[in-house]
Amino acid sequence: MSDVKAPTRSRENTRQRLLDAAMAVFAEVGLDAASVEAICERAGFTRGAFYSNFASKDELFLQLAARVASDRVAAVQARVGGLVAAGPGGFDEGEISAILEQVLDVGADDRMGVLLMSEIRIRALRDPDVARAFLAQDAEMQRNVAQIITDIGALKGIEFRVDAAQAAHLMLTVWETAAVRAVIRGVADESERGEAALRAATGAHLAEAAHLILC
Amino acid sequence: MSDVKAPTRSRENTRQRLLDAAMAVFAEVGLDAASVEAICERAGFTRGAFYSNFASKDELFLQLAARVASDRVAAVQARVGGLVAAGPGGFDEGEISAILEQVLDVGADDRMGVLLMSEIRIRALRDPDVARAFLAQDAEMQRNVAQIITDIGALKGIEFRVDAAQAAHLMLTVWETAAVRAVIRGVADESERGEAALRAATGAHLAEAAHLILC
DNA sequence: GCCTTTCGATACGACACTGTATCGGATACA
DNA sequence: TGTATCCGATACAGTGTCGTATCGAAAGGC
Repeated sequence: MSDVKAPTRSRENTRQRLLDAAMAVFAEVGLDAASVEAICERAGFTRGAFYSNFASKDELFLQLAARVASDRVAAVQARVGGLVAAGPGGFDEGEISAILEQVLDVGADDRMGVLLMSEIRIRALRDPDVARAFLAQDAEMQRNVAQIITDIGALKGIEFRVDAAQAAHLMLTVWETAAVRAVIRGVADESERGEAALRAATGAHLAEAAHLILC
Repeated sequence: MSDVKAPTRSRENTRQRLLDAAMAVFAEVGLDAASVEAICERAGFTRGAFYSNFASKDELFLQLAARVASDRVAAVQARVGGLVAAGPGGFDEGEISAILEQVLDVGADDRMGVLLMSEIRIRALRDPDVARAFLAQDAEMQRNVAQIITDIGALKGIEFRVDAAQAAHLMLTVWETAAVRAVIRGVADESERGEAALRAATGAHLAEAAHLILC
């Protein structure tokens, strides 16, 4: 089982590989159903490595949730930067929905992201630590999206129907639910429709909602 | 542990008690973490009774999910009937949000309902059977809410911004997410705020969204 | 190049849960 | 009241997982 790759011999490397494996396994079978053994097997280690790096599955999950959250926020922020850099002349009329859609589809394009966020959210319904982390990440996301909306409004001189914060809140709400529904629909007709269709459905729905909320 | 009550000696009674117990335990610790033993203990039975009535925990969950779904739909339909019965003169100006809020807060007032629906939904992300059941229930709910919106519009002669179906979809989306967030917030500041505050927060948010979407 | 330290593998004991097979008592019916 | 049936309790074997304790080997310091 020891892979051909054992070049970098750092502890951090092991940790990250375990986190990656855990992410995959959690998405596949859920947090509770994921045994420590399954995680280690996927990472190419044995349980010895696990307990050498983490005290428990819960601790690993907490760290993983933090990583996922910060990754998502970072991704959105990166896109914000890209938009700002585009400058005042970068937009065409009616592209608002499209831009927001593009910004928000961080995580919508991968089934795993949806599964993982769902796992984090359901954990947040019972664990105070996870709950706080979840809310913090959510607030950060809202702030970023609100910033985008504000920027676009300023650039184009548009006056939206609601303040940016509330609009961002609604957008994120709609987006999140749409992504989940898309995955569920894919599971229902187990034809395993490709990611493309999933993205398209989510995107279309979001565009509609954005238009409705903002314009 | 055998309760004082063993008057009705029907098999169906046992089944229902097991389903009720399962509902509570699922809400508390989640589906995977809920052992058959824990469910039986709460119901006041031993595992013998369980396996005499259900083939497995999964089968029980499927039946429970069906029961919960039909209960929710029935509750909403009952409220629809009440509204229709109220007649054309039953509404005051600006009460649309309040009415929708009232209709939708089926399940929002209890933490257990939110936890249970989350459990069903996360299961729907992996199990085709649950996925189909989930989508069916969701479609039915949408249909009912759309009907309410249509009726109200007709009664008051209001022309909404969007068609009733889409509005219902958005309303349900916002409501669902708001309910989940409210519970998470309650978990985050573990002061265990009462249900009242939770309902209030959810209701206020929903009212805002309803106004935004419809008017 | 030796020695210390670190890190992951292996081995072990314990435990929780599952599903089945059997048993005893209560219920229904005549 | 006697008998057949049903249903839930009890007993049991099997399995998977956990956390720890120990060991061997590779990495890093001097």
